[in-house]
Amino acid sequence: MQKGKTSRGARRHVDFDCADCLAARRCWDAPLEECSGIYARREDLLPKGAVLLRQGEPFGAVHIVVRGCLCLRETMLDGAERIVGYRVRGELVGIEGWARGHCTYTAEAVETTMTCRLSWPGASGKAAGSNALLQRLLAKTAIQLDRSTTPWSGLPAIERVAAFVEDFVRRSRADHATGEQVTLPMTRAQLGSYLGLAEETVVRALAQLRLRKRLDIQGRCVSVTARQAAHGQSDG
Amino acid sequence: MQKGKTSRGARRHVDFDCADCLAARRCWDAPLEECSGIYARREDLLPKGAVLLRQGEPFGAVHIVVRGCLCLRETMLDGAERIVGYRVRGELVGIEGWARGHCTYTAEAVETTMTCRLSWPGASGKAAGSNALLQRLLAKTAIQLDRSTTPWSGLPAIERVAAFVEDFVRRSRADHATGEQVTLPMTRAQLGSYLGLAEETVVRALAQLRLRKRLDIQGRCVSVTARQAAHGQSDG
DNA sequence: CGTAGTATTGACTATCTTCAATGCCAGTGG
DNA sequence: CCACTGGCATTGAAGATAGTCAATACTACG
Repeated sequence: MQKGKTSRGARRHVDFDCADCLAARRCWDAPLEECSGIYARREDLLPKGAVLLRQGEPFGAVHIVVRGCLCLRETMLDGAERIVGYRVRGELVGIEGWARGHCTYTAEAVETTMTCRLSWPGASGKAAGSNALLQRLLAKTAIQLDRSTTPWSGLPAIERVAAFVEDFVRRSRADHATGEQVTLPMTRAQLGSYLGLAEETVVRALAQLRLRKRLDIQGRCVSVTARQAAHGQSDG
Repeated sequence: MQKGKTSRGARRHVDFDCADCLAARRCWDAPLEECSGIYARREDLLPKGAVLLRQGEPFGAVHIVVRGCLCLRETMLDGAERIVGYRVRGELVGIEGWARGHCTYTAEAVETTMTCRLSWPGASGKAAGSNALLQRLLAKTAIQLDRSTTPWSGLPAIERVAAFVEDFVRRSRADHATGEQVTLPMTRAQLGSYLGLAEETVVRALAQLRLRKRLDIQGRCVSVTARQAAHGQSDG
């Protein structure tokens, strides 16, 4: 994996300034000025099931999801495995590893996923603009922290599932339009693992939600209703 | 609340460099060099029940807990109120507010609590060293994010309570010695609100844990056993 | 067409919540 | 000093919810 420029796929395996990336708006919300000080390297596409980070291995880099979805798995002390989170477009993966020194979870692609590896401040001569990067990383991490305040613990199963789906839809749809279709890339079992529910309970909850017309969901496909779009407005 | 120096209580209501604070080790783990670039202002002691931040109000500042414990409460859309987290010595409060623009939770003292208000980078002429601050804030936020991956959703009530108590003990004891006593400052009901359990379930779980000798707890007082101390080593 | 993974449904059981009552303890006022 | 009050902790009993086990569909893919 040499670093020299290749004539095609110009942005692959080479650090580039995020300000020069056409997809930057998907990652950084607000547009970047030229010479943003944020450098990244587009990584190979992760096919479904591919592992980006493995729990326990030493910290390598912080990644950002450009497209697709990663699930974060953790093996507990007793050997049980649980899904502790999902990461979609624009979300960070591995920042906890930076703070702790090693990966605290395994990150695996739930569907075909594209990521960028962020160039870490201080690593090379590019540290000059690292203040901008640090601020943006902090903002993203803080928002992820805010989101992780599980709004569902203690709620009945139906509410948990509804909250998760609505949140996931909000996070992963491209723009904020109504009438869009969003696909839940994970299985019911994976969804249950994350929510702390049995697979069957998830299924029954989804059936109820469809029945009560709170969610327009068929298989893994969710249609965004006006209600969900409205809630989405309160989101950063 | 004027800013001028007073002859006594020299560190109150005046920004100072954290490197000059005797309690800095409690906040920042690793020692700080002189001119750390991290400035803070010691705030008035919060008596039990006092509110530091109120959900919905515009972002003011990031705070750090020096001593005591804050609980973070959130009023949901349906009006129900839930405790979404606790913050003890060395942990940040309000960083989500910076990212979102407004406080996402109410922060209330569960016991007498001391906090510092961090001087925000770029606000004044002190921004020079803000890189150090940003890095430390990012590290703390990342660790809080890592911790928030609720290791208990889906576990039986007993395991949830055990996990919470052990985690809380680990976070809040002053040094890492065995044989120490730690006080849980919150009521059983508050504990249940956080874990998503009824007050009675918490009581029964604690009774079971005491019976099975997994926790040495009496009332609100927990004694640290060898097992808990051992787990603590894996912590940052 | 067969297989594997996933989704769904039903029946039974374990767990947790709810409701209700009681005990404990500190603070308050007569 | 003592009764009274309010907040918190504890316990029991009944009912609701979610988990488990088992069987059956659905779907993609070779």
